[in-house]
Amino acid sequence: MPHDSSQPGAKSRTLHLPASPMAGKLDVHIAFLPEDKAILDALQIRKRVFIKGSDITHEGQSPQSAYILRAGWACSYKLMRNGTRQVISFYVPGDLIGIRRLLLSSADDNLCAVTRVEVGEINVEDLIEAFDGNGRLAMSILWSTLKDEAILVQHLVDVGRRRPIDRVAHFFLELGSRLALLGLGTRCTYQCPLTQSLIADALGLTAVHFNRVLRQLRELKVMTFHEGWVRLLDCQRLERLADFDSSYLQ
Amino acid sequence: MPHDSSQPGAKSRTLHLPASPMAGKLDVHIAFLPEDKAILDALQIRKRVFIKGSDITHEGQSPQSAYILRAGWACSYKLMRNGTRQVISFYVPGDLIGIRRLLLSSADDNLCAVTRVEVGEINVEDLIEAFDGNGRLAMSILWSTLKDEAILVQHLVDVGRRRPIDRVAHFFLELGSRLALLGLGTRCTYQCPLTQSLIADALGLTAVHFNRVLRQLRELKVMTFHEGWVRLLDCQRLERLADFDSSYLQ
DNA sequence: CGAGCCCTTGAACGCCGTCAAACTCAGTGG
DNA sequence: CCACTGAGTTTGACGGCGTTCAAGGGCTCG
Repeated sequence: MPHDSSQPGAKSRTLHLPASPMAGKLDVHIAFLPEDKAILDALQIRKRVFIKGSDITHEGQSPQSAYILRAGWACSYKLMRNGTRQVISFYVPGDLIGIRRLLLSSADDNLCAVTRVEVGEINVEDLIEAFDGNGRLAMSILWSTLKDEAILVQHLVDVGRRRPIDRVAHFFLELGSRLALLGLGTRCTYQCPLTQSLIADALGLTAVHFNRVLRQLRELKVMTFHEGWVRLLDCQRLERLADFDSSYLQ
Repeated sequence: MPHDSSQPGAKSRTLHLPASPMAGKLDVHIAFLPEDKAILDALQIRKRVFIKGSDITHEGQSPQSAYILRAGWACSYKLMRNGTRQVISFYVPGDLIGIRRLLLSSADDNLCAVTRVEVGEINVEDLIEAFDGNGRLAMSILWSTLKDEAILVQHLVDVGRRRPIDRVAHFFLELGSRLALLGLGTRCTYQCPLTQSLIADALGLTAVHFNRVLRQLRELKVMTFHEGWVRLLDCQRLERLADFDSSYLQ
């Protein structure tokens, strides 16, 4: 991304994290004016850290905030009364999380840190205030939300209408593309700290069956997932299986 | 910008449809200033009508527009290569549709008129322009988008982790709540023009099995769906089945 | 009246969930 | 140093549920 360096204090409480991944993502679609970047950084009040496995909630001193994920992986999920779990989304660095909970205040899904996680906290009132003078910022946030929605749509299609093997293929292709866009690995080889049962709960499968599907894919020699490493050996065949087209990821 | 103006209006291109359902929905969350309402109405350039079964696309004179559904039902869906179909969302009057396609320009899902449909067309560039001076409008659109996302999340949970019978129960409860909010029927009795196979394609079931589930529900005397009428006979039991909580619909 | 769509029901197969057991590995504490 | 624990992964056996295939019903519309 062209523009950056440690922008000299736009507002008094700017955190000055070098190269905000979020700003980078927004850049892809809408060319930010320098002052928009400053605003976006200014919104990040303070850094918070969550340990692996902990819930990311809006408790403590900041009942009203969203987060930008700066490092680590997170996910949102819903617990069902019968004890099962549906994972809604996985989040990787640069993702904006918690906006829905925040503005709708009717969230029944939970946020959870999959690994140790660092986030930048954003205060709602600041965000709304910033919206008012800055249609471009509003547009960027809207755009980011719509992109999340596009991923959600693909996720729904996955769970609703793809065979388990195609579903798994699609999942790992999407993840690879997302990570590659961030420079965290390549489309075909990347680290993935998610457990099999977590992914299974995202894909509407049991952990047992997900494991069997992984074995199929391994035996077909198209991909492996072992000890936190994903290796897509035959991307073309995978993409044919999954009917995958990365354009929705930009 | 070719603005159609078969309509006289306060501002040159204001449509002045009495009581825009969309404005009504937005009202629920954010108190509009009078001028915001005017802006929202001004955005609706012209009315378009689509016949039952036709695709709602961005062709012809307006490659760049979203729609507000004013009358009738619509849906978005994705066709799979193997010939199956996943319905993503059903839309009822008041819903804002086509925003994702518009801003992301990478949509691989289609919009379709389930019944005869009347829409108000919104030009993107006008929308973006309106955003700039008006954070409140931007906030409203964002909020509307997030509410759609919340419905999508519930849909995902439905398909991923509920038994077919609970899934169907949840679907009809949600639909009833949405329609009741609009004054189109009550939560427990309403008209529904969707076909069984369309709903089945939304819920990740085959039409055959969906029909069997309907029979189960009928035999349990909790609900019926016949000749376009939905009757929820035992709402409490249905809500227990589906683990339904309408708070995400507002 | 025939064509086509939608709904309904039956029969049979097979996929995928459930249950169960065993293995690895990391962490903990005796 | 080793036993113990618990989480994660892997594999097998089995049964039920939902798909597929098929046929027949009612309905509207040309």
